[in-house]
Amino acid sequence: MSPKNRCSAGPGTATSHSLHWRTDLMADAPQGRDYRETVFLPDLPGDPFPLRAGLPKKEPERVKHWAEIGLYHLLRKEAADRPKVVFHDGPPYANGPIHIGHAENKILKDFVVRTKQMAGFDCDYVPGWDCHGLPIEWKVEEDFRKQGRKKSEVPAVEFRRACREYADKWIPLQRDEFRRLGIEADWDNYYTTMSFEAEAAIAREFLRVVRTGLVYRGSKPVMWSPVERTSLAEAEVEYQEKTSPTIWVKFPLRSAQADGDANRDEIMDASIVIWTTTPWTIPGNRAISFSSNIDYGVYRIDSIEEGLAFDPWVKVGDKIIVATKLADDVLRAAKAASWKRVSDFDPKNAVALHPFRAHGYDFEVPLLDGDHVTDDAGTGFVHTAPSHGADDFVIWEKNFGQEGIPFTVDEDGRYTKEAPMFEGLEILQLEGKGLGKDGPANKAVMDKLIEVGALLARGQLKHQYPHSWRSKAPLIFRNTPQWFIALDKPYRDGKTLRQIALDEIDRVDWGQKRTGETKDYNRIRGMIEDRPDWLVSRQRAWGVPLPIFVKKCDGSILQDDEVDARIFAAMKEGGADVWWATPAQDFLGAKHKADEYEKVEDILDVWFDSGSTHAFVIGNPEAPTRASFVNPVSTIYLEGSDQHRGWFHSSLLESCATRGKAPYDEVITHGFTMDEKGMKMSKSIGNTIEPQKIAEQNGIEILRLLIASAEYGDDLRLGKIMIDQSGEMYRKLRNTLRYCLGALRGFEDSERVPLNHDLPLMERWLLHRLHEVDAAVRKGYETYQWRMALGAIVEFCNVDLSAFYVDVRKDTLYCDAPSSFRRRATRTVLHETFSRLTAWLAPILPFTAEEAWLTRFPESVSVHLRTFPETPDAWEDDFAGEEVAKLREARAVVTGALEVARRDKVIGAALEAAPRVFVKDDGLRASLQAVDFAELCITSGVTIVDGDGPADAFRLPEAPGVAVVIEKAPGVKCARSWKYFDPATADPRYPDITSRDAEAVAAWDAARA
RNA sequence: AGGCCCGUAGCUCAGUUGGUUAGAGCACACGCUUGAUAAGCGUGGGGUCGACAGUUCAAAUCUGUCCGGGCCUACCA
Repeated sequence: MSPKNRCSAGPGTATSHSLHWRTDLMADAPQGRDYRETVFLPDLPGDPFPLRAGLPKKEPERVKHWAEIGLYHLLRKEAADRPKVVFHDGPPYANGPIHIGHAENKILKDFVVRTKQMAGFDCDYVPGWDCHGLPIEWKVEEDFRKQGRKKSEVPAVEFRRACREYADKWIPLQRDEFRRLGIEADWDNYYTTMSFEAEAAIAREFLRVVRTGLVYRGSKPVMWSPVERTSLAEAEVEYQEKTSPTIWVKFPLRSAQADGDANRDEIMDASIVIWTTTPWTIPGNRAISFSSNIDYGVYRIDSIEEGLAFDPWVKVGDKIIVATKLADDVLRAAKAASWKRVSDFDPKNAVALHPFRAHGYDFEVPLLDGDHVTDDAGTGFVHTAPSHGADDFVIWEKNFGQEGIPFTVDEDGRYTKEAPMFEGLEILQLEGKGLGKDGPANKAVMDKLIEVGALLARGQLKHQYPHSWRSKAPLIFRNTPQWFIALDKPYRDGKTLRQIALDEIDRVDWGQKRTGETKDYNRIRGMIEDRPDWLVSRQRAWGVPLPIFVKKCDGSILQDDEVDARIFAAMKEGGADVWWATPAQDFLGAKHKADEYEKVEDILDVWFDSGSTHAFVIGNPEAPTRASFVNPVSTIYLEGSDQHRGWFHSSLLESCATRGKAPYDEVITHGFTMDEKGMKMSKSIGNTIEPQKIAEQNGIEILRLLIASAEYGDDLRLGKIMIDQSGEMYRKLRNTLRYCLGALRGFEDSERVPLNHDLPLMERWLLHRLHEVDAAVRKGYETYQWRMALGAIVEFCNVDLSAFYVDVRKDTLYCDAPSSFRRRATRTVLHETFSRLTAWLAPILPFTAEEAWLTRFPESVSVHLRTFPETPDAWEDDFAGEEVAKLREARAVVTGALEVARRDKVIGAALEAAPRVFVKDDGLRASLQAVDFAELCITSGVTIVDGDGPADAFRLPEAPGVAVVIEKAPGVKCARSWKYFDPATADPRYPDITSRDAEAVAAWDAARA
């Protein structure tokens, strides 16, 4: 269909006025005829587009209507042959009702999809949901607990089924909420990460990564609860006060930089002192961290405190090495009475020995330079047990990789054989009354340290310590085997995953290309540059397994296409559950023996799930999942800026690992929603605003408009003031559409005039403005700067249309005869204006644009099936632009003068005046004389005079050379147009109106004769 | 605590490569109109450009520090 040619279909016609006489008005004007009914006022019969929109009630009806006509499918059909743009939905988590952040996210996405579609692309939108992961696992666990069943007692498959049901319950609810926001998408064919197809695809994606050789088994200390025998995620940890022992431990120096130094002898028999609150980690010690920003010294103990209740562990003559700033504290804790600093100490390249070196700990303890070391507390040296701390692990891995990190503690929190002398001892008590209290490990280690003479001092400390938020039991860091994807291993054309990802970051437009905004580009780049290897295994229940078999003899991962194909096929048929429900041998087939392999039962990091959505939702360009995804000109992702760490990040790594390229070409990010003061919204503070509330109270269009007018890349402030303000902007836009609808009543093709330079200057200028605004709107939409597009539209409506063009042309619209060229020209350009306004606004205000469009063209299907109307370059008219700019400046002087006259009670309405306008400049004077300047000023007349004007004339600094003196308009007031005119010029048949009005009334009367 | 980012009128935003008295719309006040009328038009008040210091003949614009806010990490041996 071609909407452009449908103007004959407008509602009503110019001759459909009712013919009743307004007797009340006649009483006021007994001498003359009441011409009111001959005036073409813009009200529409029945007021089908009232200013009070009733959005909260009408929007849901419209949503229903769009669903009924299958708008989504009509859009696809309409755009089938167009170039494709793929917008890929980042899946929200299928848990709980949607909040305002979801609303902002989905509305911004809707802007992208709708503007692309209307810009002439086919932009499909398949919404999705993220279903696996902890939050659902917790909820379900809680539900089971309420039934008196522990998670460990529920079979994995049953537990997973409950998780699936939980997610399934929320998806339709969230979907309806999204629909209510006016989001146009394929709501009947959404994707989920838990569909069997998705689970199979995710598993296959992981197997693809395995084939690159990037997957390896390593280890990492994780938060571990010995009491619950499980690892915990960061979010499951809470910090509570705990009293811990503190110990100062001596590590004898083996060698130091000071070799050959004058102080060598002073240094070489000294010990480095560390301080820790976890004595049990001493067997795991493998290094000591220092900071090159801290000053260290060697201290010799010269005397010891006397009269102590116990024998101190230090002896006169002992030499210890600590940070200069902390030396006094340490020595006092050690009960030394006097001491002497005998040397400086440079820890660089120094090596110490483990205090238990004679008892199975015969290795060197290197000193490592680390940023995490401070001299606020302790000794300035940090005991480093890579199995038992995040910093410890990081610094060790940085220096030595994963080599040499011991597994000193098992899953019950007992020492393993890698902790000689202590094997079997528990860190925490695992049963009985002392559950969760310190086990024998701490004491055993301290006793042994005393025995070997390595303990310098000890004490107790109350501090914040991590606890399980469920059991409230203390946690430990424990090194556990995990699966990783290597970032720095060359695998594709000699490049590493990190390198490929960085190259792809440069290729993708994060805004640095379209707007020059580099913040998102910098942010993702920084993250990929810095991040460690991707830890992809989780010891959890609700997710997709790492579907791999490890050869027991050499630890390699089985790589067999047939096995992989069986796994994929089985999962596609029965979901990821089959991994647990099917005997290993069924997957391994005849070629491999199950007892030779370890079946990995960890599940994949849920970020791997969502990082794989591109693979099963939009697919490869060569194997897309839908026709609308074939060979897109661009693939777009849009999410909140937190997804630099999340979905953007994991999708990039996953896709670069499996396909060598990012899954997207353009990325758009948005900030977070804040309260009116710019503070974070939180339920506990009670400053949240629900999108459902806005929909009920104001209408979702108000929120959509607010989002479109905001700098969405930054945080979005939301409060009553902003919402009210958006409501005002909405009314202005709506009223503009409403006025156009009224002014265009009965407009038909036959009334159109050619759009060329024969038009009056005002119309030439309006077309010129449409051309300018069109460019701004297109550019704004192309670069996702909704604000720029909307700003251009709003300014056009306010400044150009409402305050100028329409105000001036009201006289023409109301009073000219329908056949008048000027009136026809006005209506023709207003028609073009309406056509563009409805199209430009449709992506932002889909409900209102639709309502306006269908009001004018009731048998049209939907405004959303349109594209942005072409705006011919021939409309660009610099002459008209410049002329009108000049005229408006001069007009401003007249308006100013009128205001003064009004204040002085000389006039009321502008039509009572006929200003004298003194213009010095010949060119400007000619411009004023070339048009009906009185018409522009909405006065009954105007006299344009050469000269400076009298001294007391009104002037404006912005318009030098223009001076205005207001004079009352002579003559009588036209009973129809209210203009003052010379009665001698009147048509004798209509003596009380101007000749122009007489012509119009004559035509009116003739039509009714 | 670290990384990245934000901070221009009551609100949402413009402010080009540093260059005269910092702009717009909305809101507010006042006036006009009563033929866009729970509308329309006009006029006006309102900002030490988060603070301080520096570079410069000149800074909202460049640099540094601080304050407030956000996202992401980390939270301590």
